[in-house]
This record gives sequence, structure tokens and C-alpha cells, in this order.
Amino acid sequence: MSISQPPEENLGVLVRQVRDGMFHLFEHKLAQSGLELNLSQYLVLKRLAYHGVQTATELARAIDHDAGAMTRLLDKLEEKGYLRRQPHQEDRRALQISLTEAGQALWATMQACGEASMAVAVSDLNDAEQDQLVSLLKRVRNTLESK
Amino acid sequence: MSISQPPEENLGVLVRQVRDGMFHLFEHKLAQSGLELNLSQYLVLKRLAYHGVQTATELARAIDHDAGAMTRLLDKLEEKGYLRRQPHQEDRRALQISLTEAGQALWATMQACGEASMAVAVSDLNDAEQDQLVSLLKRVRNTLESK
DNA sequence: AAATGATGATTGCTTTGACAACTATATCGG
DNA sequence: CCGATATAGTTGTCAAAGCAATCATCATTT
Repeated sequence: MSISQPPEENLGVLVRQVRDGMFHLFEHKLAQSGLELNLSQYLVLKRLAYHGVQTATELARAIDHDAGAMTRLLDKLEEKGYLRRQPHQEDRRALQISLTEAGQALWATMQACGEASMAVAVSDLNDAEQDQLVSLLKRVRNTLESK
Repeated sequence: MSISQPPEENLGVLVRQVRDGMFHLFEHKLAQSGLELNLSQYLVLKRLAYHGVQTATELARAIDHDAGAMTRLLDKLEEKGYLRRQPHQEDRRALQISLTEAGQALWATMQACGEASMAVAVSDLNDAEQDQLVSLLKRVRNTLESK
């Protein structure tokens, strides 16, 4: 069966390698652009750019992070002036986190890095193959998240 | 184009989710079996089980780890009695690392965890689809590692 | 309305892994 | 053979992320 034949070419190893490869490529591109940010911070900005105001919990879930890690990640981005924390209107426990002007400007640059990295990663696949890959990965992800 | 249409369904996010999903499932299965080991340690044992004696550098490269991280990882596994470090015969800088009896016994148990996790992950794909997925991922990986 | 339990955010603690500096040994150019 | 350089492994330091505990607030139940 397809699961465990070759010593180090199985699905688990491959997914890991691809993930790490994309990760390194992306962080390299960020550094090249003079941006001192990491992937997690990028994902938070992306989420805010696409979904507008969010709570810390929403952000944590979106990027699959611990709440404590999110607090500290937000500290850094707020400190650098890319986002602001405001009290939530209806829930006094929660925050309303949004991008500042600087954050929105930053997002444009980072988005370019993200798209460039992705383009490199899939440069050997045609459109149909890309769709196929995405479709297969979605099914695996859905299987996994349904435990 | 297929790269960046849906907000959070692109290849990068998916690879990340699948990798994390498989990772958590596997570590959960290890814990269930009463094994206090993590994925990296598993990968080292796997490498030793399949390739016999290895140097620390070979192991580090095999699991894509820093040399310093490898030293400490080996410390833990040696301390628990799963492997031994012996001086290399031809190169006095290097080590010959091999599994102990306990390490080989442990490997059998861990292998079962690994295969069970993998089986869950791909349970929604038929054999042809699994091969397709592996093939596409290999191409992406090869593209990435050729920079 | 009070009590109980759930949720949002923060903080302290720990583990993991990267990076850099260092030592010892090996290899290569002259 | 000798000096320069590269490689193997170890160690110190750091940042990122997970977990547990805490506090405040919300929701539910009676």
C-alpha cells in the first residue's frame, strides 16, 4: 500500500519538508525586504487585512496558536505600531484588534512576499495540478480535523 | 490563477494545517501508548532503525535539524537508554550512534503509532489518490530545495 | 438574584530548536 | 610537511510556542 513503502518518502515526511521549505523561503523573502517579522505575525496581519476587526481568540484560532502565544505576538505587533487593541464594545473581557495605517501599508509589502513565495513553490505545477494538490490536501485536512 | 484565490484555503495554509494535524495526531498516539517522546526523537529512532549506525551530522541532516539541537536530542535518548554514542572508527571528530536493545524494542511500538496515524490521515483517499498526492508533494519539495 | 460554570486575556514556567562561538580533528594547497 | 580551511560535535544564549494558573467577565441554571 501507499502508506509506508519508501524509507523517507512517505506523506508525513513530505508534508513536513514542503511546509518547512515554504516557511524558510518565505521568511527569507521577508528578511530580504527588510521586514523583521515572522510567519505567525504575517498570518495575523493577513487575517486582520481580510477580516477586519478581530478578537485575540479569533486570531489565535485562525492561525492555530495558543492564547498565551497570541498575547505576546500582539504585544510585539502593537509595540511596532502595526495594530491596536481596543476594548470590545459588547464583551468587556475581549479585545477589538485592528490594523493601523502602518499595519495596512505593511500588509501590502508582506502580501507580495507571500505571493512570490507561493509562486516559486508551485512553479513546477500547471494549474490543474495545483488545483488537484489543493483538493487532496483539503480532504486530508478535513479527515484529520474530524479526528 | 490557483495561487491566491480563497482567503484561507491556499496551498501554504493547507500544508501547514495538514502538517500540524498529522503532528498532533501522532504525538497524541505516542502519549496514549505511554511514550514520553516527541516527533523529532521518533524520526531519529526511525532513521537509526532503517539505516543502522549514523553520525550525529547524518541524523541532523536527515531530520532537518540544527547540530546543536541534535546534540541535546541525543543526550535525552542516550540518557533514557535508547541509543549509544561510540567513537567513530575512521574519524575521531565524529560519533557512531546506534540503537540499543531497548531502542530497537521501542522502535517497534513507535512504528505502530506512526503507521496508525498515517492510516488515519489518508483514510479518505484511495491508493491512486495517495500516490498522486505524494507525487505532487515531491515535485513541490524538489522545486523548493533547488531554491 | 445568586451560584455555578464557561470564556477572554494575561502571566509564569518549561521545552524546543535556531544561531553563534568554540574545540578538536580532518583535508587540501603549496 | 605546514598552514589554511572545512567539518564534527558541544555549549551558551535567545526567541517562539505550549501548558497551567489566574482574574475578570459573561452565560446558564435554579
